[in-house]
Amino acid sequence: MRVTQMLIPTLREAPAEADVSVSHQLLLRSGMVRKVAAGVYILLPLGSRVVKKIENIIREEMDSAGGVELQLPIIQPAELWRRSGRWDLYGPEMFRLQDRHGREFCLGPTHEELITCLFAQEVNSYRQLPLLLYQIHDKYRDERRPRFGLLRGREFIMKDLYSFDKDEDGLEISYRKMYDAYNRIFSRCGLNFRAVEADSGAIGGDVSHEFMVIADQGEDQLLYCSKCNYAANAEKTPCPSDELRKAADEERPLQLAATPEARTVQDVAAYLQLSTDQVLKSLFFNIDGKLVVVLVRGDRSVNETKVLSYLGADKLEIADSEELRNNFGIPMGFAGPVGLQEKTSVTILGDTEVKYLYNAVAGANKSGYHYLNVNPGRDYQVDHYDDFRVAQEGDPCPCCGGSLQMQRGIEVGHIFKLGTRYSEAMGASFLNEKGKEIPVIMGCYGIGVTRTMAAAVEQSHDQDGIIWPSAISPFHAVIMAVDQRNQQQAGMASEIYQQLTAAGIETLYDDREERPGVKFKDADLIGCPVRVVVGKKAITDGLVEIKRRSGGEMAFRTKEKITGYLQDILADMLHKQGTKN
RNA sequence: CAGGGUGUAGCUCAGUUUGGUAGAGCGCUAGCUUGGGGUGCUAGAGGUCGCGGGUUCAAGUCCCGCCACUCUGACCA
Repeated sequence: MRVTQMLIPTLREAPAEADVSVSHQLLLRSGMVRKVAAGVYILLPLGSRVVKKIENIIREEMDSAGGVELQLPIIQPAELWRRSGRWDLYGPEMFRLQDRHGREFCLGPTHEELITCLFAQEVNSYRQLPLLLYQIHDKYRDERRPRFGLLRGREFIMKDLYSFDKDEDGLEISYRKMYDAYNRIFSRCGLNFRAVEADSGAIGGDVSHEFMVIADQGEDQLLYCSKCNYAANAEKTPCPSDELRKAADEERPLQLAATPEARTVQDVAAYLQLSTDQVLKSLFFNIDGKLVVVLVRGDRSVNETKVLSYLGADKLEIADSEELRNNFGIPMGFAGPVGLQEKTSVTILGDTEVKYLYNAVAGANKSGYHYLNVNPGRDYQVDHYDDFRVAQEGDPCPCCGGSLQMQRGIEVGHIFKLGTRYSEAMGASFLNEKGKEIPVIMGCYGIGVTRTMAAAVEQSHDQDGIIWPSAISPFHAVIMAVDQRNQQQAGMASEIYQQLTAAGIETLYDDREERPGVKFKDADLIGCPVRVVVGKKAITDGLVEIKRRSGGEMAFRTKEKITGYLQDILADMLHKQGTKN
């Protein structure tokens, strides 16, 4: 491709709208994407090429794992979603619309309902199983807060595959196929990533893994063991309780203390000159319409996922100050479990760590006061103790007891075993060998394509711009003449460009009559793995300059040897990147 | 959703305090110049100052309402 024939609007400065994320800024500046609305983007020619590269890698791996591609509609009738119960469950994140007759539809945030419905209509026999159907298509989610550019958009491209099996063993095989395929996909994309155990969330099901691109700015925390292979999303990591068990300290008498204006754990601890792990944190949640109190140690976070799963509930929201005041007459910031049950019948859940938290500080349910020396059993009762906290770095590994390490990551893939949650709701059943009609067993497997593109930039860039892994770079190489008006230079650049292109090396020819500095800057920003420059030396000595974007020495080759040389180094890069994990 | 910030040329922003002819740099167009890391000079084009209402002789500027974008938070009581 010639630059003069393309649309590559690079920017010297990042637009003010570009937020804190590096990938957002670089994708805008390098002319890959443009924003249309919050969380909605145009993929410009370069960005579109990157997306296609990623899609094709995914497509190849899905196909070789037995996947079959199809395309489901974006617009979906409400009726389908009512059948699975998710029309209400999905809430304001779903884009909803009506047609001219007032019939309700949504823009598909995901496609379980539709695919399951298709199965119900078209598949009847175990002889047709297993079946792995997938698509690469747009998804729509009205995020409460779109941010980080393509990392959290409201319209995004996703690959979603659904597996249909006749039994659990079959599901296990399908799941394993996808797990392996995902490892190959992200390796081939040249990404540094890690597969972790994950929570399956609102989508239902039990077993689940997330594929995380390792990046310091990632939204997810993942914990992995330095001794064994254990790795999980922090929210999923179980916290052991046995070794916490310790003898009760001497129980000191309960005491009321004035703590004016001290509303947060940090404030209270600082005011009383204690560490935060001596404070009892009492959080009120509205869970499926009922108020529940969860107690954790002051230095810990409540794990909403674990609470939901313990209660078998669907929706959890932190109670606001009004709810607290109206239901309990408790001022925000001074809530605690002491005397709570005398006033109300609220359920109190306690994290196991709290069970052994003696002589703690807790809110006195009275503005400006906390209790000192609060003890479990004596001063308050807990309905259920269990693991309700978020695991942290340094906690023991649930597998081997080793110490857990923390990394941040960007979730680019997520695979789930769904079981029969959707097939039962949508009536997707088949006749088995014995002629008995049973619901099909499902799994679903997603990859955020546009998010993967942004995650790659997040992971691989420098101060000058993007450094694409070669497998997903918009072009393999960029070529330019230092002086495009010099006929000898331009002629040779053009000749080499054609030669490379003919050899299957995707080459971008910067044939603009710009100053060399401008072309160098743009080449760095766009980040193709190899740069070829035809300058004076090429004319006088016949030597053309080749430089890798990732750094290192310049190389010089005659124009006859360039194609072979580039093929070698590109193959070398692909090999290295493909075996990164 | 709560709280903050910002909306002026394609981009980055000044001008708003104290109302009085619409600005700069970059980019764009033309010419000359220059040609290995965003050349230099000259001349140009380009704006319903986010939208609507109000105050005023006069509003980018003051007042009211709305919208968009954005940041932080939305568990730490």
